[in-house]
Amino acid sequence: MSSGPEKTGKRPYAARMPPEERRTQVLDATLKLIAERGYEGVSMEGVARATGVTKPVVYDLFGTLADLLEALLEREEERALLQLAELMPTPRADADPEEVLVDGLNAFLRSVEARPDAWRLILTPTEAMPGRVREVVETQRTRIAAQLESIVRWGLEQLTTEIEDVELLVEAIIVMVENAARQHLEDPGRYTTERLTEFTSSLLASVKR
Amino acid sequence: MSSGPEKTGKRPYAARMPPEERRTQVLDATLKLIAERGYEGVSMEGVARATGVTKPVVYDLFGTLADLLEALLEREEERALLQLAELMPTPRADADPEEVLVDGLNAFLRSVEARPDAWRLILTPTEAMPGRVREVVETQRTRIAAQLESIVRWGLEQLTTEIEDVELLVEAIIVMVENAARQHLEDPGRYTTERLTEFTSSLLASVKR
DNA sequence: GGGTATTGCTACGGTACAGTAGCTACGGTA
DNA sequence: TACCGTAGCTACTGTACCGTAGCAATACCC
Repeated sequence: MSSGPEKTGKRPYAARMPPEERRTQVLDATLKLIAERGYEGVSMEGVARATGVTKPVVYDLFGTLADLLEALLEREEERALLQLAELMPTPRADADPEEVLVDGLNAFLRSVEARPDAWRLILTPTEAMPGRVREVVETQRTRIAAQLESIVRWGLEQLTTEIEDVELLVEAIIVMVENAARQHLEDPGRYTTERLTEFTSSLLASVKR
Repeated sequence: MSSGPEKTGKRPYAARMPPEERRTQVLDATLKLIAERGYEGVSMEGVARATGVTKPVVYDLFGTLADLLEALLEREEERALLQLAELMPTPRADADPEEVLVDGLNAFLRSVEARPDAWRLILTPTEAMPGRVREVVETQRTRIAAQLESIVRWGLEQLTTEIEDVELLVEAIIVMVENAARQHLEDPGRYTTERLTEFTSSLLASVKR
């Protein structure tokens, strides 16, 4: 292990590197920090320590903690969504709504599996996030909800159901999906992708049609 | 601008009162603080300020912040659960499982309505809580889950359904119920008790039997 | 090897909070 | 009115963090 905060000895003069490289290094360290200790444990001081440089370096690269987090979130969100798009199947027009949902969940969970730290960042309850980050995440969530809503509407049309309140249904689905992802993150051995999709599948199967 | 500690002049010597009374006063102030600004905004310093006394007073009454929070949680949990028990109907043996769940949710939401601050305390995502408090809440949650599990098992027996994974079902239900409560706390006008129970009712109605 | 832009650092001053020691003022009692 | 126990206070030490000014080391170039 070549990296890690050295104990009490004097900090060795950190290896020089071009700003862009250091930037990604700092972002990596921050992501790891948050994954390990939550948003609470994050500070410019701590980030600098974890990166193996001193504060002014971090301040020079990202003006404030908010900016740093925003940059991190942007990077991870892009990566995560991009990868999710890769895994997400594009449903044919004549597809079974049930199947679409299950496949979607499956793709999502596999994306979570592939980039757990990134998703931990996003799936952390907003109450625990610093104000600025919360906004970004909530905006994104709203956007996803809107997309999901159209799918659900289309799905409901094909069912004989008494559910009228599509808004609540969409929110309920989101909450359940996010919960599944959190469970998987917390204990992947217990909450396997298979188990979670299997459950969802049987849940949907027991809805009247 | 004008909220918070008075700027000018010395703190007036706070009215004397017996420790027990001061204790409840401190707990009240803490509850209000958390309801308004979340767990993040809580400190011994801040609690003392909000109560209108100085730190040593708080330290003398509750040794540490963790102890204070524990005391508060205990008090509020007891009050809340007690009141919930009052509102919760005791189902007859021949009751409809669907009805039992809907009535239960209804009782729960009315309890939340009656003591919003207390429930906000408990329903705040555990990630945002200080470690000690988290444990207490999670323990309680586990206990509730166990109770719910037996009800759900009984309910499933009366349905023709393919759902096998009772554990996941119970957890999903809890998540949805908690989410309903959070929605109601966040925007009671938009997420009324009626709307939420109505939705649940129709959701349950569209499950095969 | 010497010059120099650039990267990284030391060293502050400032705020907020934890936690404690020891003093002061209140107010019930004689 | 003087006493004195108790409730409350001031003032301090220590820690962790923010943010910045100005200095030092390095790597590259000739």
